[in-house]
Amino acid sequence: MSSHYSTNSVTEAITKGASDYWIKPLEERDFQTMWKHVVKGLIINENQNMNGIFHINNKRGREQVDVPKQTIDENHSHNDDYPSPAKKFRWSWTQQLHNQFVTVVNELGLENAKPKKILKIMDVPGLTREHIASHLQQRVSWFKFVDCI
DNA sequence: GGACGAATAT
DNA sequence: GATATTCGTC
Repeated sequence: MSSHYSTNSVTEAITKGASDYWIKPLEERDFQTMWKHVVKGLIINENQNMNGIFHINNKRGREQVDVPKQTIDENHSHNDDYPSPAKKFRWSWTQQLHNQFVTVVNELGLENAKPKKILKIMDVPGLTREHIASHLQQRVSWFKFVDCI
């Protein structure tokens, strides 16, 4: 499972024994298909007609398991039919935004500087209460430190 | 049911 | 290190 997609990384994963390659975040179709690998494993264990070698690292160490070659799924579920979702936009606190944030927090005072209040005063498009809560958490120890000196 | 914030994840 | 997410509490 990786957030990174490239032909090379998929090839490497499959070569090293992966049965599939999932790109994060997983989508519903991943969960719809992931159990087929488990089922294959169950069938394989009862199958006397084995023609492949498979290594599994588990709690007991490295195990060698026989697996029919054709069951190794090289048609990973992420292909051009299912483009991976666009990377989530990551909020960035620019210097200007941060300055504004600090100003508002100082105005309100630490006790009153709650995310919802800050959000309302800043009034920046795209900015959410969660963004502010996270930023506030990161800055709050600094604010307290400055306040006591 | 939403806001909050500490903890935790990415 | 910065930002996102989770989760218990109020």
